[in-house]
Amino acid sequence: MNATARYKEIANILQVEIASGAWGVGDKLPAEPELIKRFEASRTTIRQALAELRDAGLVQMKHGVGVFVSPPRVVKRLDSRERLSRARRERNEGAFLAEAKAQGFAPTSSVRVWFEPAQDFAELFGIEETAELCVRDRVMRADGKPVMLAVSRLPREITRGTALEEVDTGPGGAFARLEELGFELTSHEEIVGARMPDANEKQMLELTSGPVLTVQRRTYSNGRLVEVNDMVMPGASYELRYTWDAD
Amino acid sequence: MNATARYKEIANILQVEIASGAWGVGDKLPAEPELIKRFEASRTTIRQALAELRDAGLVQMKHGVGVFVSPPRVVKRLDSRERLSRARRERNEGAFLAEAKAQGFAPTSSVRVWFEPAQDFAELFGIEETAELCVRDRVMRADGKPVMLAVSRLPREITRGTALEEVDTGPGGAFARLEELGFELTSHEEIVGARMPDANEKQMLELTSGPVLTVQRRTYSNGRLVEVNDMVMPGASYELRYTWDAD
DNA sequence: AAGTGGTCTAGACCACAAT
DNA sequence: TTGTGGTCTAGACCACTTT
Repeated sequence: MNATARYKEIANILQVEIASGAWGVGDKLPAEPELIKRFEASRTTIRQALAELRDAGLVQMKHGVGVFVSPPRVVKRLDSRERLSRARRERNEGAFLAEAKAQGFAPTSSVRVWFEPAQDFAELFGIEETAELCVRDRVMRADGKPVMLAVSRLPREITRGTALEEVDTGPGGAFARLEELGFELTSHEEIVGARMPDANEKQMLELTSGPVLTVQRRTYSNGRLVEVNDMVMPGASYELRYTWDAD
Repeated sequence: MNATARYKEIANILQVEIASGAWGVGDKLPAEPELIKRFEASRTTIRQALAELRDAGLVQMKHGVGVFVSPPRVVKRLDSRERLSRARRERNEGAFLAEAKAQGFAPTSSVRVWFEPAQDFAELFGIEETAELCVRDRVMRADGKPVMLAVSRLPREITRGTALEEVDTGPGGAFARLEELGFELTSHEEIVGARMPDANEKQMLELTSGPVLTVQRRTYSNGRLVEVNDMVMPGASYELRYTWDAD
């Protein structure tokens, strides 16, 4: 690699100009032919520079339309401990709806529910591979924009014939129903990772660049695993917050 | 975009072949000229396909050498609660060294220490912007390979004249020293995010692709913030684990 | 010196969205 | 229809690593 590859140089110039407000959020950058003239570079090089900006999350490229300045990282900070508290549930608020309300956007979520053999999750739940799970596949949206994918799995042994198998789990959400069924929720575990989204996630989350944060939450009732929830959210717009007392 | 862009098609074929073991971990893929012949595509297209594999974390491209199959995601699962426990410290183990030992790799870490005005951290610490911070900039390595960057900041009011301003903080690490100084550590807060690495992080972590996980840990002693530690690690090789009891 | 990947050019055609 | 970005070609030269 050169000390300063031309495309990186161009990317850097554009980055500085964006940062200094030469184009505002949502503005269209000059089209490629203009950039080619301005920087006296080939289209390939210009596009390589734009790809850098895209990968850095600074711009969004829309086929047939143009390249647009992305909004600055607006972070939703999720506090897992607080958001799963019983107090919340007793106010009849599911975690997502409550947060949405607090942050002043209109939350919607679509849910699909189905049943399938435990397979890869059998060991985790300590059940047979052929035992059925209730799968709740949700897309959370804020003001119509998708902000999180969540796939929740519970042993059907627990959910059979309950509201947990309905699209609408009712006031307080799924956790409230679990407690009504006698499953006192005693502990949570969250496993956090980061990776690039796959094609489906890109489409569902309307992502054009950048990584996703993944969280697998495991919820236990007196030592028994009752729910595994796999969540995927855009890395650019989420921070996760965890707090604990020192022992 | 075509239903199947040629470069994606090629990337997919290679991906399947890698997955099925056509080349083992660490093996060199055929050089670009060979791939050009095999797929009857231009070099640009081949390289676009290889870039896809690189971005997916499947291969690593080494300038002047070749393209190599990356090891499968080997995840270090960090449990923040456990790793910061007092029990650990009383065994004279800093968090990183202890983990390294447990996982059977040779840990090394280089440290630079300096002092600077609090500036952006003033509000967080509740001190003057001109008040000095002790900054400990560390690179953690496992078997010589960098695995984490960590920049720790403490008010110099606390660290002045102590081992915390030395390169080697001694047995049990910085937290042990803080407690000896009378700062009983009472709570921790970690804020987790994901983003693409900047140029410096890419170089320091020897990253060729993929996102980084960022963690800002804030450590409190009876309500007083005593340390802010900004950590950056490759997303592909880390998972963070948090557990807590339901309230 | 030979072989590898890194960057760049000039040009072409295609797919998408707005007019 | 026009202008946009998406993909692709054929070739060139450069930089890095190994022989």
